[in-house]
Amino acid sequence: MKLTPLNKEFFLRSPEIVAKQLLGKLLVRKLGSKLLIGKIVETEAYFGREDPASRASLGWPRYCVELLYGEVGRALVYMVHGNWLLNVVAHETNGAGAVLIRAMEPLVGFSDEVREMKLTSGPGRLSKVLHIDKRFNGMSLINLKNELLLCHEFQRNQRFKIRASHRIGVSKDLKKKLRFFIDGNEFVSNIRRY
DNA sequence: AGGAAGATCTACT
DNA sequence: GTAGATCTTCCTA
Repeated sequence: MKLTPLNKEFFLRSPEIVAKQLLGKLLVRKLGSKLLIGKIVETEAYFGREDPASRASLGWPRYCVELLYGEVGRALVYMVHGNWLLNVVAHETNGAGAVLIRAMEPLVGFSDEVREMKLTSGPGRLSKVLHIDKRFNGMSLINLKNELLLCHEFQRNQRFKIRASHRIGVSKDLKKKLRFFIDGNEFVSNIRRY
C-alpha cells in the first residue's frame, strides 16, 4: 500500500473535470502516529467569479478568495454554519476555481462508530472526523510531508458509475449539474441523492 | 455588535 | 421536497 500524491497537472484542469476525477481517490490524514485514509465519494465544483455560488463572486480581497486564483492543489478551508469545509484549489492556467470534498468512505484507521454513524458523509462532519480546521487553509495537499493529502487509489482504474446533481445548499446555482457522486455508495450524503 | 455562510438535524406537507 | 432551529466563526461596520 504505497501512497502516491496526485500531481499538480491533475488540478490544472477545469474544476468540473477535477471534481469527477477526484471520485475514488484517497484523502489521507496523518494524526500523530495514526493514519486515516478514506475514499472520496462525493464532490462539488466551483468556478470563478462567473459562478454566483463561488466565493470568487464576492470580490476580493477577502478571506479565501485569493486562494481560488492561486496555486492549484492547495487546501481551501472555511467555516459555514459552524462547520469547516474542505476544498482543493483546481483550475486551468490563469483561471479560478475549487472542488469541495463532500463525503468519503472510511477505509483505514477509522472507528466502528465513524463507519456506522456515517460520520464521513457531509463536508462538515468529514472535517470534524479528520480534525480539519483553519490551520489547513492554504496548505498543499500534494506534498507527501504534509498531514493532509490527496493520493492515487491503491488499485488504479477501478470502475464505478458517476452520477450528477445540482449543488447542495447553494441559493443561486448554475444550470449545470456540478455535484458528483459515486452511484450506490452508502457514504454519499443522504440528502438529494439524485 | 450584527449578519452572513457551499451545514445539519428534525419535523412537517 | 421544503421549512425552521441551531450551529460557530469570520467579515464589516
